[in-house]
Amino acid sequence: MGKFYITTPIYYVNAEPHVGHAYTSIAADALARYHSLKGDDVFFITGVDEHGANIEKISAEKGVSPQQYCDQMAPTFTNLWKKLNISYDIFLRTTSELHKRGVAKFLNSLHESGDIYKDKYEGYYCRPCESFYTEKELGEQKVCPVHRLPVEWVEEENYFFALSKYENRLLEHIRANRRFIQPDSRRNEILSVIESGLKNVSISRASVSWGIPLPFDPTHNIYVWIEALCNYITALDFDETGEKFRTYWPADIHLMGKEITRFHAIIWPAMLMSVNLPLPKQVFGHGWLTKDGDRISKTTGNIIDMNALIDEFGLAAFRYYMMREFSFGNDGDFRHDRFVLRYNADLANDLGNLLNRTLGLVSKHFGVIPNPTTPGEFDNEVKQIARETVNEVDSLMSRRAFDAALEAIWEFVRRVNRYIQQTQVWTLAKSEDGKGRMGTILYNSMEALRTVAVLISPFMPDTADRIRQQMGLDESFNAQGLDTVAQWGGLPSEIPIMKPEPIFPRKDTKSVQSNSVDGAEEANLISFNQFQSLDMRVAEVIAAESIPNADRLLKLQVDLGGEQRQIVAGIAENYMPDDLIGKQVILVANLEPATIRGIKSQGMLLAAADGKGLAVATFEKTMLLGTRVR
RNA sequence: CGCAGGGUAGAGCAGUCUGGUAGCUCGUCGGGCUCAUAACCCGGAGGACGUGGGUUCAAAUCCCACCCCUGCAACCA
Repeated sequence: MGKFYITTPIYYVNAEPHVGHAYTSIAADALARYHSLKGDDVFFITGVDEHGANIEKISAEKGVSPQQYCDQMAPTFTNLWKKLNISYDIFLRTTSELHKRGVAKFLNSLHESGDIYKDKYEGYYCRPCESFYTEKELGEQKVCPVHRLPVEWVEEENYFFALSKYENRLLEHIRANRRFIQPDSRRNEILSVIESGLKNVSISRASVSWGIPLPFDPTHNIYVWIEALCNYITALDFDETGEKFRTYWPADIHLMGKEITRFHAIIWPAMLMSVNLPLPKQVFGHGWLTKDGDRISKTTGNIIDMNALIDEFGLAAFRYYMMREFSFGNDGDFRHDRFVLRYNADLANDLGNLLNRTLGLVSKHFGVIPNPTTPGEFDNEVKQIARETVNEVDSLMSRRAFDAALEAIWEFVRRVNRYIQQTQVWTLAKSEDGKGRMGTILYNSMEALRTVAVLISPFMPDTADRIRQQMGLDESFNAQGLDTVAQWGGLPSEIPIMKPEPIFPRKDTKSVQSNSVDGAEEANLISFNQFQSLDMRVAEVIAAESIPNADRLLKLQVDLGGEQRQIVAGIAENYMPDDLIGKQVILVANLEPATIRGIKSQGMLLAAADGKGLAVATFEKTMLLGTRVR
């Protein structure tokens, strides 16, 4: 029994939460609940990151103040956590006084440690982007890659943190503590990043106004990442002598998506070293989810509709799928058909049906939880596997192998189904002798189910609760910890059970459709006039060449019948230049010209790309060049 | 030589750190049971663990080289 301090990242409020955020938070919640079950004093924090140039920009676009914008966004997160039943203790907003106070205290300590210095920061700067670019990114024309506007050479005084000073200490710490960075693939990556040399990092921005001022120089705001990392201690009301801080720090685990492991495994520990605070025990960067093999993206409509899934299958099914299907450290592919499969096979058939068949027999022959009067074959095996499962789950949870932990629990569920089969319980009611044995087998099955309910409660708290209720147990059984199932026989007898009802009704596979891209394509009708505003023409490709250092681009010369155009097309992965020469294509002729990779493009040719490849639209027979297409 | 991840049964994945008869789910084929949600249970078929080389008594696992996929970034009007 100890304490367990667990964190998710504070999520950036530049957009509403999506399934990736949910994934991290569900995992954190399962781990937090598991440690509660073990009897640990758990402290679980999450929150939102609200400062920075990006937020300033987005709020300006929406015509509201940054604070108003953040006030609108924060509830979209808390509402989702409520829907997902996330049992956090503190939801920290970086605009809160609690956070600002802690940040000021921490930054002052950092300053006093002597690792902060002022220096000139210089580079090419794009004002609309509010960021610096390297010469390589700007290309030959020295324009911003996003806005295509000229950049300016800016020199800015900034404060820096002497990160490079901690290279060796970080390496030593990571090498000496195998579990400090997990999974191993991330650990190796971080090691190689540090080995290749660390640069000192800028920790302030004079040009960004939406932020927290540096306590020792209020003319600068703290760079948002530096300030955000502090949330892990500011949420504890940071003060080295404060009670919460002394109780819970260092964190037992910082959970996050793999893209931000570097900040947590390098910069954050170095800052803590600088002020002589203990380091978090573990930084875990989990994998990303894709959907149907493709990146999850709002613009392509390839999103996972959590609300629809939860409405149809229930929260338990959603949380179960997320934790069972993917190996936590690796990337995973979210597939709707797999979701339905998991639901039916694991939840409905294995667990739901086991509960239902067991309680059905109890209800028919006893009405109350029977007494285990008559031991027999297979009983001890079931008991032993129950005990082993509890131990195995514990070891797997400590490795954050959620999928394997659930698999271990389900192995036990299947074992109990087999137990019922092997003992042929339903045939025993015929004699008085048999009835004693029957009661014992059913008692054991129910005790097994109670064990399962406790073990799955971190993942599916509501399901554990429903199992308990159907078994006739009162709420005092909710609070029971892991130790009560490590010992067999904690289930009381003679308690009336409830009417058995399927907790996971089977879903018909055929009626369940993959809700993929189709949904995003409806609506958005345009008028005929809008369509007519497109000037599309028959054109012939008369020359084509590839563009150096551009994998996807071809430079084409096309003939519109009397007029020649140069266009750049992103089709190089599917067409060799020579394939196109002589082909008639459809050219959008009145598109505004653009410069791509330094080459002028005066139009665009029509093509379609599906998952497998790309094809340029052409004509069924040869047409007069320059003819309008409609 | 841009960065990262991956290639293990028909499908989806674990196992690789710590070398020792290749594992899970689904599907498929055959059988059993009839308490239960057309559920459950038993058995079978199906694998050069991407390729080649090396280390070792022993390699999916360690080392080297290569091939192929997938993201991200640079360009996708």
